[in-house]
Amino acid sequence: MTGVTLSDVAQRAGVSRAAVSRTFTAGASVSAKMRARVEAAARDLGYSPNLLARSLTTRKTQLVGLVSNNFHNPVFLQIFDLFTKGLQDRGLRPLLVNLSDETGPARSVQLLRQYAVEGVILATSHLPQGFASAFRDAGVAVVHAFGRPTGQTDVVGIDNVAAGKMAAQTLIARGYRHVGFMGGPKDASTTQDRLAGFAAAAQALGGMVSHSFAGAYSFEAGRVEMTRLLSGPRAEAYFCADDVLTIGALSAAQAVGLRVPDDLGLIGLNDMAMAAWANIN
Amino acid sequence: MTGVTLSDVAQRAGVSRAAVSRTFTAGASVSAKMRARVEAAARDLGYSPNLLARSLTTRKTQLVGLVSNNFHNPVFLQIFDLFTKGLQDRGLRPLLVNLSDETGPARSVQLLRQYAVEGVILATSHLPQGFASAFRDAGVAVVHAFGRPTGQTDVVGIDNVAAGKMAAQTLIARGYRHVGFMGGPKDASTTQDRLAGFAAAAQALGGMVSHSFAGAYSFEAGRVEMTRLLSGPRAEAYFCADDVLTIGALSAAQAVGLRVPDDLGLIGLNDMAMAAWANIN
DNA sequence: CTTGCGTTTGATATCGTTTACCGTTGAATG
DNA sequence: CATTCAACGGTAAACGATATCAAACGCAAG
Repeated sequence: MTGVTLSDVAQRAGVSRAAVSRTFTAGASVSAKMRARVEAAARDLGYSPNLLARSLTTRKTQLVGLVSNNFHNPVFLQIFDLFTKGLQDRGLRPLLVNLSDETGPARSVQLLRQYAVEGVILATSHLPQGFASAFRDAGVAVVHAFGRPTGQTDVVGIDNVAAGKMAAQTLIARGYRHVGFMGGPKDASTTQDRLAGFAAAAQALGGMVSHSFAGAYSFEAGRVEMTRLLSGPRAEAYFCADDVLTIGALSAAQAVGLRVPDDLGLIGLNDMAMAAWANIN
Repeated sequence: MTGVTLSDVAQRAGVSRAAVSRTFTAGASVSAKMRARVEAAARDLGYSPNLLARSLTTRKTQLVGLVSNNFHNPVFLQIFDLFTKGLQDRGLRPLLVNLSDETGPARSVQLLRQYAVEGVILATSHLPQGFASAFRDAGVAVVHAFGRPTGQTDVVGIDNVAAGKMAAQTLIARGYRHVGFMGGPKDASTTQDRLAGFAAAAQALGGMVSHSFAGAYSFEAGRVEMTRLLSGPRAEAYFCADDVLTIGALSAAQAVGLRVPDDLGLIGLNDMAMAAWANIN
């Protein structure tokens, strides 16, 4: 145990506990002499304030829940990197929750509330029903990464409809006419919106559109779904709604001897680091 | 704010606060009648105990620091997945720390101590000087993932020397005679041990050994280093000390028109999910 | 040498829980 | 029917900190 408390420092410095507390809270009124004295004692004892005890009276824990259910898509490592850095820069601490394992979302909600998190970042492709509202009801700020703006919950992400549009325009401009959409999970808003934008733009430009869905945002799901697609009548090019799906699709194409982009067009989304690796064919 | 406390429940149920506390602590003595009454009140109010307040008296926070400095190697996503699941299964909560950003390790140590974590998992290739001991001194359990067993710190990982040996044996058995080792950061114990095992085994089997180091465990570092190696006199096969390095090396080989394994042998380490993706050449 | 006023300081209540410790209760025993 | 004893429930003191408030302290002005 670290064991050294405010009282220990106060005793050692021969001052009141309040004085010690003040030297460690920014913007409190302490004389220079007092501060020096307390800091010396604190240094001797190796004291640093217990943030959890502090949170009891300040009602600020600096804790933020970082919730995800996708530990198989490498892009999430980049996402964790960025979120954790951003939080740390602001003096916040991410409490990581792996949703894929929890018995149910309800349990996660309860746990995060028990730790009095000040906010929650939901980095999930598909938002469990009632998850966001459960936090809102508890007065906890919620940000849904990659969600669809609803006016209910704050969202950080891209314009998925516009992204779909751009994909369609790009493929049509390259000369493909029959274009397909291969989405992630069907009920994810990202999937739906990207499809909507894609289909609208492709049709407007005179293309033929078909679509299907992979079961998850993962390599394997993309490979399996593209294998299925290639076994029947197929489109000339596909927009895969995520890079890791695209790499899976690429693998399926390679397996049946199709060259990309000559025999089959493929376009992904996310620009994850791996997308720049030149030896993925 | 959630706002509903033990006292609220006690008042509503018309019992003492102690009684409420007891119904929520496993293995405490409460009558069935009392329990029912309290639970009803708690349900009505939507109460669940504040774990941070509890930790004050129990001295158990259930918090564990999960510290990493490598958010660029996809294998770490698998590692996070496994660690978070394992912790959650045991009722522990991971507090994620991105070391790559912190001003210094000292600051991270202080922060984790301030949150009274019960243990720390260091998932770092190279352990910052004094990091582990700082925790030990504070009485915090430390596990160094991928570290070298020293008797000072608990380690979870593989036998790196044996792994190097296996790589050498495999390459020699495939007919390569001049074999090279391409490690990660030179001062990482993983790098050193894998090299030691590799060199010893290769020499024992009559092979010629050369070695060099990539600056980091990342695709780009692997690509750059292998590009350099291939520009001079080269070995017939290389043991790259990590899969993501290997993929980088593969990219370098492809870039100069070498076919693997015919023109150049390559063997990796970690068996990360991506290593099974068939379309990385 | 007062008076007045702004700055520091310390006592004390409080945050939401747990945990001795002790008094009640009620069933079982003789 | 009195006695014993285990099980239960309440009181009050922690846990480690902050916040309010009033007393003490300087110091300049009168």
